[in-house]
Amino acid sequence: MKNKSDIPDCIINCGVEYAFKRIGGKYKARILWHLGMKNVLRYGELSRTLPDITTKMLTQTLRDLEEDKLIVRKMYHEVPPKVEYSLSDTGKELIPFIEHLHLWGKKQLETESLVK
Amino acid sequence: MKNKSDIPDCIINCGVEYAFKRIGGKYKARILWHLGMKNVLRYGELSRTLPDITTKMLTQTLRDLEEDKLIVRKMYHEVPPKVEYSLSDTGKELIPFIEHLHLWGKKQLETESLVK
DNA sequence: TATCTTACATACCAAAAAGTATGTATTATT
DNA sequence: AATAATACATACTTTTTGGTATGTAAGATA
Repeated sequence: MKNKSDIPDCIINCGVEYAFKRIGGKYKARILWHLGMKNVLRYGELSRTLPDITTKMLTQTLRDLEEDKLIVRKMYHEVPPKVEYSLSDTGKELIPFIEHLHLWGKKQLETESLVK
Repeated sequence: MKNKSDIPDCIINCGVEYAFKRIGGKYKARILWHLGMKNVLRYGELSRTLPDITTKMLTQTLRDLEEDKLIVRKMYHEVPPKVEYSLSDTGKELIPFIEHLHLWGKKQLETESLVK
């Protein structure tokens, strides 16, 4: 997107689509949520927190989130490598709403369990 | 999912993932948002509201949302067929949060436009 | 009779997202 | 010398999601 005129009307009129482009996918919102819970997490900690993620996807998703300015990556020049991830200010804006989603999701799970 | 014990710990502890399974994908949240705006929409109206969607995906997405009890489908026994879609009570619970997402997305678009 | 309307079905294809397996760099530790 | 630690890279494969093209039913309309 070079400028606003390149943006189709439905994007201008539908921030939902755009927002989902930024935080959609299997892992992004979960990573943001965990960073919201813990403030700072290292690569290995994230890996252990999301046991179903592969290193390929963890790396790729963190890179996407960093490029989208939702998280900040801080590298310490050490061996072995030490890298910390935390939410950016923009990323923090999403937390109340990911929290809401989390609560809704949990409630739905409980409802499903009761019904079944 | 037969019962709660079948649910992996990370699901219990991460409603975000579950919620995204329910409303993730290219079209679901947008359909919910438009139904939130208009209350009731017919198949053709939804198709025109989301010009980039194919009939295959519109049908499939509406079916998924109905099976997940986020929307309600009302069929009038007429020819040509007339079918109306609206939000269920559960679906309505998501609207404040999709609205929030929409506003955040629009703001991000504006920010991007100004930066560029 | 031919065409239109609406809401789909469906088989096959394409693109995107995610996964697998193997590998690297460099200091620290055993 | 061998192994460990951490955070990745990368080529190829598989899975998932979405798209294309063609088609249907039945009453209404021209």
